Amino acid sequence: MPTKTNSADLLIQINLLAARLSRRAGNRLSMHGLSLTEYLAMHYLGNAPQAAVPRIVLADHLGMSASGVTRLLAPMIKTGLVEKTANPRDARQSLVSLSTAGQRVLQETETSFRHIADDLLHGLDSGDRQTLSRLVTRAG
Amino acid sequence: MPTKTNSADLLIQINLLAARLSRRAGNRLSMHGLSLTEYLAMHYLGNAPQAAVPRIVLADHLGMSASGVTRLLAPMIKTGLVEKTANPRDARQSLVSLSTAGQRVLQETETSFRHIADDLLHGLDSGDRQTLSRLVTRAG
DNA sequence: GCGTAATACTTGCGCCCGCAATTACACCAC
DNA sequence: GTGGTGTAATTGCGGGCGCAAGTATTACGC
Repeated sequence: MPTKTNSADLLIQINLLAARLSRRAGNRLSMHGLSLTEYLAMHYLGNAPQAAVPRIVLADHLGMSASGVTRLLAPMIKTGLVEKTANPRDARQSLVSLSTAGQRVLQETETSFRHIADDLLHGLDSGDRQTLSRLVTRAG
Repeated sequence: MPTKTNSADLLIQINLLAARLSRRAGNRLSMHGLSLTEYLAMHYLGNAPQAAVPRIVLADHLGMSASGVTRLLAPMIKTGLVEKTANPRDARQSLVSLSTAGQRVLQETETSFRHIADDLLHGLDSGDRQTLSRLVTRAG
């Protein structure tokens, strides 16, 4: 008879796992001069369906607040990884996209990130990842 | 044919889920005057096998650094939720435990946290939680 | 025993980022 | 068009927490 897992314990477990994973991933990514969040932003921008993305959409996909995105992108724009363009249809929005320099950095970092993820999650086989992904999506 | 989930995508999904869950849980717990991490620390201390726990053990179970635990506990000791006692066997350690006031606050907050967790994870049934818990443990 | 390495914790420093308030703009009703 | 409501982004403020370095203590090799 398996011991039943309640929501509270599960929430704690998820939180703990993510804390450990993100810390380790961030440490390793820092070799590339990027924080984990910076990488995730670039990863999203590089694979987004539309070339230029409103900041708030990015915030939603990163699980961050709008102000967090503002602060995250400011130095990336300053260093030229990300470009902002106005939306002629809506002057409130400032769309953001990867610069060509950003695309290059992304490509360099992406393979490294895959290795990091493989390493951090090496305890899971393909079926595990599949199942876990489905449940994580369902939980959100 | 299911699309295969690679480690990188899964890592991103886990990170995103945890960011959302912990933010929401923290917001709701603030009604009790506790941050999520403070609650988790008290929850661990309240259910720990031994009454008094070295700080570093607590840090490990919270996914935090030792310095993070020092800063987390300082105000909790000041307000009397947590007590520290010396370890006569090892003068480097300072063991921490819940005070009776801390136990009372924990009991008050624990039912609230269970409701929050049930609400945040209502998309998962008992079997989902079981499976997810197993995979999360395996991933760690 | 004694020097060296390892461990538990603290502190200085600084980054990350959320919330609340503010600004600027868009949309809707009329 | 005008006034009210909703939305995108920014900024002031402050908390949370990691890393590196420092301190105190313990454990180990010999």
